[in-house]
Amino acid sequence: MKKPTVEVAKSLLGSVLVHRTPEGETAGRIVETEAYLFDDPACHGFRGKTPRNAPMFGPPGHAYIYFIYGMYHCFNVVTAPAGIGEAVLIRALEPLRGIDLMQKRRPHAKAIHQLCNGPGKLVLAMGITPHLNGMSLTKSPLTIQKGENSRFTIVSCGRIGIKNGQELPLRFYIEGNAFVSKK
DNA sequence: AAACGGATGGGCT
DNA sequence: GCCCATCCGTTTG
Repeated sequence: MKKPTVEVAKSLLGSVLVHRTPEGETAGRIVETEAYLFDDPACHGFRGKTPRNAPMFGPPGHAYIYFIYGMYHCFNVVTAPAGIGEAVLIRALEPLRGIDLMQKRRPHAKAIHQLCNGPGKLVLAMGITPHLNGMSLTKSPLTIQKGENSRFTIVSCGRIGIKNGQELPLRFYIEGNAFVSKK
């Protein structure tokens, strides 16, 4: 049995995240992801299901959004079959549409490439809020669409900002892309 | 260029 | 009480 979550993390690169809100539409190309696996000490689901991580144990293709460091949220795509707590964290986007709106939501960003180059940043720029937690990514205002065919090389390395499982090569990004959070 | 610390609050041992 | 899948401004070398 393979690890489909790792495959999903890679295949999400190049796809487009779209959010339609009353304020307008924003969209960005996914350029950086991280996989979190059920047998992985860094994964929120590692110690079993709790009220907070419950969406991770739900059906794939849904959102898992969690609150972190007292002020930010991170957005994940649930990947594994229901009952297995795995997900892919979206870490960076290349802004495509609604850049004006993104700039309005992120007044601190001084340049386009600072808008979505981090998990907390893209959540703010895209207007993603916790009410989307647990919702389907095909039936909610937040969706993921196929990107245009483009060739790129995927780099894999250790994940960012975690203590346990740092050495596991579960972070993936598009080689040479200027919108990645960190080299 | 890198290192550091403050902001800020929910979750869980 | 301590830990956090972060961000940003400031300090340091």
